Amino acid sequence: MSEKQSPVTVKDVAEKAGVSTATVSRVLNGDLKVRPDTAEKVQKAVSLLGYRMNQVARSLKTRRTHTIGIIAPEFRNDFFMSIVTGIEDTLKQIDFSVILCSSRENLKEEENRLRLLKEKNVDGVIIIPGSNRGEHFQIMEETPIVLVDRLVEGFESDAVLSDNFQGSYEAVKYSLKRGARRIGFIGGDRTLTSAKERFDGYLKALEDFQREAESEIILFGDYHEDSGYHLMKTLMELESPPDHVFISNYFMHLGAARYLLQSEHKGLHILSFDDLPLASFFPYTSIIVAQPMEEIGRQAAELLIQRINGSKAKKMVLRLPTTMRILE
Amino acid sequence: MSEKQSPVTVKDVAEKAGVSTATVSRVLNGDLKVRPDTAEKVQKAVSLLGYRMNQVARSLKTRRTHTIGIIAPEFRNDFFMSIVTGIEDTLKQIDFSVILCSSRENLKEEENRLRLLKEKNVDGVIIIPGSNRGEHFQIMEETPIVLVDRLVEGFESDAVLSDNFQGSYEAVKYSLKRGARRIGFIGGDRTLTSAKERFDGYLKALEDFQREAESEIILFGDYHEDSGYHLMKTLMELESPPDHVFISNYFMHLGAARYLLQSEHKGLHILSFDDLPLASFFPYTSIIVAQPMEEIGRQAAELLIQRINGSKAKKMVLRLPTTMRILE
DNA sequence: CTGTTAGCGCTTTCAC
DNA sequence: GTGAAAGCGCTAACAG
Repeated sequence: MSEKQSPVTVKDVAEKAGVSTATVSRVLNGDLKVRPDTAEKVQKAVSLLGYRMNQVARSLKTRRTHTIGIIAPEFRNDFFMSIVTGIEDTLKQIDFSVILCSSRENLKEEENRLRLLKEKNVDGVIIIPGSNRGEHFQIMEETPIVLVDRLVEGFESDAVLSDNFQGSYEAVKYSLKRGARRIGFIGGDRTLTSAKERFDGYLKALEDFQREAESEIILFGDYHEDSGYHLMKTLMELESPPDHVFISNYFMHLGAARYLLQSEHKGLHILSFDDLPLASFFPYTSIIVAQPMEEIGRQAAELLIQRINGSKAKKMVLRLPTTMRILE
Repeated sequence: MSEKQSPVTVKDVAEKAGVSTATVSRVLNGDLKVRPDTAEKVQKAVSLLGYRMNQVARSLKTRRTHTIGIIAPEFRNDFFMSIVTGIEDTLKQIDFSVILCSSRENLKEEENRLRLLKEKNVDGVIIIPGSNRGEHFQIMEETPIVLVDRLVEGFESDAVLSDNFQGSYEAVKYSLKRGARRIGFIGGDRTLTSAKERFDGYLKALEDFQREAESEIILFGDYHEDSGYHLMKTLMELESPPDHVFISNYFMHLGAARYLLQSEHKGLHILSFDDLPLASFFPYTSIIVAQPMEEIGRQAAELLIQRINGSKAKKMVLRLPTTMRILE
């Protein structure tokens, strides 16, 4: 077809169609007040020349890039990526694209990525915070931000996350009702809001049943696999281990499973957060609290788009309900 | 600080520093031929004003966006995301960012995303093809493309992938040497080059040991979990099931594991591709062929950058070696 | 070494 | 309904 590059511009189209660039632009942007036949002429020229708009030039003028940034602690993580899937799925429908950045759970890195996104003029940002700090989010100035999965201190923001408290509360309550004697707890880093909330739900359920919280069987780590492994080991090596264990997320569950696979643990029951592909196959798993991961992503995307479109409603935190999956 | 937005431009900086915008631009771009003290004046003005370059404007002028596109079949996939991790990791060091798109293993979708990337003027694209077709990659015209993990027909391209043939060949050979009687085969869609190559490696190993390929125990599916489940089931329900089974990728392995967990299969040995977090915990797993996933991503990124920087070397296909992990 | 100037490709008043 | 013209913020000749 074309011999060299494809530097077909509005100008070329305008000439071909015998109109001005202004008119071409109008047609391209679906401006109503263009006579149908002129519009047609333009369309014809467009396809004849194989014209494709240079979005960079457009962005410079309109100050909109139709691009948003996502910052996630890491990519090798089905939980985060399910959220990203929900986001991309929603955004592609309005022709937005997504710049994906990883923060490696590192504050400085998070800030660097934000700065980059700002320079690239993204229209908005969705962040899965890597910590409980959010002061540095301010560098985005007017650019809308939606937080996902976790809240932070030092930055008031729109956010969408699961109802963590309710999720763990119900699971623990259910087990207690079914006759659980002692429910151990394996928690994530309590500075993360989600970890704290899940713990609070656990405590509240115990309280409702007049059970003491036994500090010996309440352990905290960091949401990662190794942490789950070691805490479960600690728990099982106790003189009198609990008959139930609540595990606060998928990766700890995975680590715990790795430990449990090594020996018999008759009568043990695991309750755990996050319904990811393998969770239900891990040994002794009896209840899984499922978060609506893609839905979180979708809602975050929608909220962000509203902000981008100028919504001035006051900041909101959307809590999505979890569902309890019973396996036995 | 600033009262309104932050529309600080080169012009503002130039005024503040008492130089021309050209000089500011030079300083910003590290042009050597600027007198140190002028440079310093500019730097001072920059930080005083909190100036940050508008990359969109810059891109319009330079025709470089410092952004590449990645197209992957899906995001909820540790294998793909490990590759993406490798890519992002390499690219961040030279301040490139990444637009991530999912193709949902759908040709039309893949093409749409490419078109979008083209309009956004990405400097290059890395594609994990969703099929064995590549004609539509041509719409990227001069934009460099690197394929990853799989090759396609209809498009000659740079690519980086594992040595699939060698990987399965060695694993099967090793098992045979160790006394395996009959090795069943669970394969992916053979139109995908990686699936085909893994099968060929298997065949070659059999041949080297003068074993017949028994069609009854050679089954093909589609690289997904369900497929692995069903094919393993078929295999195990045979009158005389094989004592070894080679499984062509992680997700099929996962599905197979789900099936195997349901009953005893004394003396069974699984050889499988892809060393992902859980693979080694699946029942009966004795050999895992590990692909260097992040390394694939890193090399793909480097190759792409070379192309972006104008390398005219002829198209190359990089084959990275796999490693065999023996578990028993 | 530094400034002047002309755009990059698009949108958008403001006239007509 | 359509065109002329002025930039968006930056870089890159080209002079000096």
